[in-house]
Amino acid sequence: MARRTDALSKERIVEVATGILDAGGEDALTFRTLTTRLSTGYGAIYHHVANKGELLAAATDEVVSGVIAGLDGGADPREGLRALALGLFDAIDTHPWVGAQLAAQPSRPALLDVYERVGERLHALGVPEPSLFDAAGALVNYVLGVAGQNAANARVLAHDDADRSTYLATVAAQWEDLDPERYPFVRRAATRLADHDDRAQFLAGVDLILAGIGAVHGR
Amino acid sequence: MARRTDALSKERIVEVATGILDAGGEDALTFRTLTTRLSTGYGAIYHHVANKGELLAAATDEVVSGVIAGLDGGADPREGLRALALGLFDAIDTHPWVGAQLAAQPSRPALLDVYERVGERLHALGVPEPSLFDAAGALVNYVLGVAGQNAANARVLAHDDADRSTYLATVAAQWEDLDPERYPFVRRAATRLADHDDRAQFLAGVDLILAGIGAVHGR
DNA sequence: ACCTGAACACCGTTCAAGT
DNA sequence: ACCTGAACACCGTTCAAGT
Repeated sequence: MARRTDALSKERIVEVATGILDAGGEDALTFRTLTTRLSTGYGAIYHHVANKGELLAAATDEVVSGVIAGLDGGADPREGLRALALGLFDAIDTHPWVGAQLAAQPSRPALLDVYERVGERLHALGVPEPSLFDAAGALVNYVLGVAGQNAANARVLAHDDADRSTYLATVAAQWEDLDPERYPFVRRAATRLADHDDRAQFLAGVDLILAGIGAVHGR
Repeated sequence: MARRTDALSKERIVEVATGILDAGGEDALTFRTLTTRLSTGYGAIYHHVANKGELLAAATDEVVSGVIAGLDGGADPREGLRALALGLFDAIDTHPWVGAQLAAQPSRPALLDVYERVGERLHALGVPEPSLFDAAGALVNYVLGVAGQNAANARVLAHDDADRSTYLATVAAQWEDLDPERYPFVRRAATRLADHDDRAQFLAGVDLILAGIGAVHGR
């Protein structure tokens, strides 16, 4: 215990960066805070990491890899897809910056594993080859869309440091003030906002896409 | 014709900002380029616009409003939804920064109109009230996910200034080099990448979600 | 009321110099 | 090979001063 400070490594840098991102959001991660926390100079970090983008990508890959690793490979394909989607949702919920990163960057390694799992399970579900890529794309892009919105919500919440319920109440109030002629649907949606469960709605969307895949291809 | 330079206004600032964004991407828009192009000082811009975020949001709203305004209100609801989705896709294709903005920011006014149109048409399609919000969310989030990825692709393409086909060939080559044991699906996808149509795949995803909505709710 | 532009605080990144 | 930290180029934003 209490051994000497670890030598600097990419893993250590990514680990500390993840901590900063989790605690303070994307704006908190600067090379200045990073050098302070690691008690080194800029050059030491640039020796292990090409630039800030690569650092963010590596941290994102790390989180997504954790989600993939935690999956039950033998599950029923439909359940497996739901578990993968929910795993990503929950990871993004606890690390909102991952959502922003995934929505904004193809981020090769992380998303490749996601596509692979999705493709594998859709194949097991009996989706024929040509449609497989469209179906996988639909599912993954839906997840990425939600990821981006979740990250945006977290950003607003962190910035205004209001809690979730007062934030939802504010948005609901704004929506209810809209022109009833022009925004009837949005105004009706506002009344549902208070008892609204992001996670449940996310899963409902996944199920809708799965239902579409089932409807188009046998079952 | 050739009348005096327009007085500075928010509309004029947004117009010039849009031009800069279209020509050089998100990085090209700085307050320095903006003051030069408008031949004013920083304060003049800040007098009309609170900060850079508001400027980007206003420019995004402008583009999305254009898409909404171009829609045929009387179309068959299913066709109307496809037209709205395609309209957003095409707008993001020509203004990739709009995709990044929509994926990263709730951007109230712009997305409110989108949600309203989607809700209205799903209602016309016979989707019952409680599921309406889930279905609208699924559709919009899918569009936003694709928007973010499109913006990311455009960023890579602009930065490496390779053309689209060599870029796709590079990605395909990378995917084909992956471990066949671990990434069988991605490797098969690589062979499809060359003759791959982003727009057609996007529309296939929309149709899949619409099929899911139809399967879950009567027709 | 509206505009000007020097100045400020703060980024990411580089690089000569050290060990 | 790996690390240090002053320095550079470049942001967004402010604000005293002008008209």
